[in-house]
Amino acid sequence: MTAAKKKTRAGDPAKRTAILAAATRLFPAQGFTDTSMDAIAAVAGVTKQTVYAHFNSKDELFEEMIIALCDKHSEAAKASPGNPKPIQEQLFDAGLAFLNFVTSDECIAVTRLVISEVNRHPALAQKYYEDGTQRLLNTFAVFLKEQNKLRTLSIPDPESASSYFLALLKGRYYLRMVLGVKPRPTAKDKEENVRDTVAIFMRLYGGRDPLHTHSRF
Amino acid sequence: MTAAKKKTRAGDPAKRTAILAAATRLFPAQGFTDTSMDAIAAVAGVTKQTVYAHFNSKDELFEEMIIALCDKHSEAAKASPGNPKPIQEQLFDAGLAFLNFVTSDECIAVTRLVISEVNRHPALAQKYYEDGTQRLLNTFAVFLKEQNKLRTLSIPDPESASSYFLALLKGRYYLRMVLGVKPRPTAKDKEENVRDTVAIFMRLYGGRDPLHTHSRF
DNA sequence: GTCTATATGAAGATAGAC
DNA sequence: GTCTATCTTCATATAGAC
Repeated sequence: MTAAKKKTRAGDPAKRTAILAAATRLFPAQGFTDTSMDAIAAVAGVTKQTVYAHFNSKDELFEEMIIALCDKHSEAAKASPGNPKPIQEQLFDAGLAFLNFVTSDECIAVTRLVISEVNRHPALAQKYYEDGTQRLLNTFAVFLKEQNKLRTLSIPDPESASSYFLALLKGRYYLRMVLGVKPRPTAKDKEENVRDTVAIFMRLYGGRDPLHTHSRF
Repeated sequence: MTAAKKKTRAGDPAKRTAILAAATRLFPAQGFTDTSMDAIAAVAGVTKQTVYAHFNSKDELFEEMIIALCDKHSEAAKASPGNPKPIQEQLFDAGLAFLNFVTSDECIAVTRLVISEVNRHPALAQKYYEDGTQRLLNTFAVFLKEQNKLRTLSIPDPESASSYFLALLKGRYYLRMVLGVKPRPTAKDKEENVRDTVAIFMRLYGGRDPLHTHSRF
């Protein structure tokens, strides 16, 4: 029986997982409308009716897939642990990790997808921003506040500074990559971008002007 | 007669204009797939077959519409004339104009649209970037070089500085607005963003450090 | 070149057997 | 719950009259 009619009550969790995995692979690669339920069923190794047994509609499947990705992206915004490195290196490491993440093929594809469906699924786009960008901004702002207390940085407004740091990191290549503009930036390009960003950040918030190499202590 | 088969040889330019106008209104508002040729024909006040007489396919109509918008956006990237204002105010004016442009409803909608169709129309996305963002970056870099010569600013790498200026302007609200995240920033929010950006820019390239007011020369 | 009417095909969703 | 087979809808594109 399992009398639920609207709710998704499926017997085989493995097939549900397979369907979600197929959707996660196909939707970002081909877009919402160009991904048919038949294709998802085929990739998942089930029939279309099984897909509809687990998800009431294409929209519902799409939303669950995006939400799962949001959770994954939230994980990426984890705070960096206590770190003995110099602050410049900490900023460089965090910046490079962030830039590599947001410009990864998967992240670019999902961003395109969510933007494509912002009219049809506005709440999803909002959640994607909050679980991705917003959460990362907050996490980095917390890090900056700690540096303020440690006196390694001197930042009047950590929230704004966090926003500016990430803006400088994304500004050069992010939109380019979302639009698929060629040539794609190389790993070296990205590292240089991070270096420049850290240098700017230190000039703004380092408390001294490191360009003149006089000691800060 | 009019032996052209592939080429678009239409007799009534007014209808062609009406069709393009309808496409310009409907595509950005509803997206590519959700905009039917019937709807375009209806809004344009012609029949569907007339649309096909002017444009060989939906894709072709879409591309011509985007290209027309690219031309329009290129116009927006015009150089600012010789200006007697203080450099801070010139930067503020230019920054606010730029931010208001890229966050306008029309620009946001078109950006979403182009990103949505980057898989289907990669060349269009490339052209959109080059005619929009890239051209604006170049124009602003030229302005910065002039300021270098005038000694109003001291910028080692104007191309990079141009990129950073626009990145700081877009960083805070652009992705939010593309994703339709609420609440939308107010005019006051944007002005404050521009002020902060100009302040940062002056600290980086103003030639003096206004925070500590000691001369570097 | 423009219209009325229609063909074609794809894809979301469903009915019924096991 | 899962499969095979089908229904229905709708949008692109075309055929033929004026």
